[in-house]
Amino acid sequence: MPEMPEVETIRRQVAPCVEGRCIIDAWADLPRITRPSVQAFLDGVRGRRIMAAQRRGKQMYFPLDDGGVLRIHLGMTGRLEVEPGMGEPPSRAHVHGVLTLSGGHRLVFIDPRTFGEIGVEPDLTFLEGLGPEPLDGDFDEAAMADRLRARRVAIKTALLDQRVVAGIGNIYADEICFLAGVHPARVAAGISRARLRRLVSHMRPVLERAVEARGATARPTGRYYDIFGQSGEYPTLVYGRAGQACPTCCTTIRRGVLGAGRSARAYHWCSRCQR
DNA sequence: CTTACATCCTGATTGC
DNA sequence: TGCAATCAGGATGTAA
Repeated sequence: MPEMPEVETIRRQVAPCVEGRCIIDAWADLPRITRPSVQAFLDGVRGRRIMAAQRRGKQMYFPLDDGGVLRIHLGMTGRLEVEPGMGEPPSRAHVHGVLTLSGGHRLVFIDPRTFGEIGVEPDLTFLEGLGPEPLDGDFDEAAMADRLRARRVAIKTALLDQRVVAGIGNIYADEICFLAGVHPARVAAGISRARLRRLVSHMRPVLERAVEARGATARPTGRYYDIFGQSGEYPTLVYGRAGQACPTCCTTIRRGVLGAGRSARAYHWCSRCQR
């Protein structure tokens, strides 16, 4: 699923195709994922110029020339494609948004599971409430350790909370816990400051390397592809590797579950390296 | 305020 | 092999 490195990869790929372009026409079909409504979205983007392609956490957004902001969240299975063509009706399955751009291309939003969102925002207030960005130059590791220590939930649950830290999802949460030697189900507040500092120190390197690898396409759910249809090449150490040998100690990697019922979330860990 | 959990959805996977 | 049941999970809404 698209997490920060995957979203950043797509942002970089899409940027040169959309920056400076005018949105000649727009199309969307699914009210549930179109913000604030299909009609308001179409009215908000038609005729506007895209000034830039930006990202915050897993949110991709495009400031427009009238102060509005085109916002796209890929959810679990969302993808973007840029293709030549104007005007033809979107015939492929799972297309839920099309922006026809000046220059003869169009931006296509595809989302089979429809957990993503496409919309227009009046300003950038939708970004309020997101936690710090690990790749920011002023990312404060000590402060992040304290934020985590304030949570009485599993450390992995805290890492997935976008209000605590922005951009981390299931894959990189498992990877960061593994590199830090921390069991993903341990209560964050019960972990020593030193160990949390160590965990936080892995955030930036993991995410940086993942961006360099153009993201990760990993099982069990990994169905991520960039705008060219290519997989990410980030080599996960534990995520999706249950039953395989731990790269450090050869113990069999296991799979566990956080939470109950339908809100359960899987985690992958080495029972020897992570306590 | 914090935590817990169901909900949205459909392709992939598992189970019989 | 084939079909049906189950799984997967980002963000949010509601409840305790």
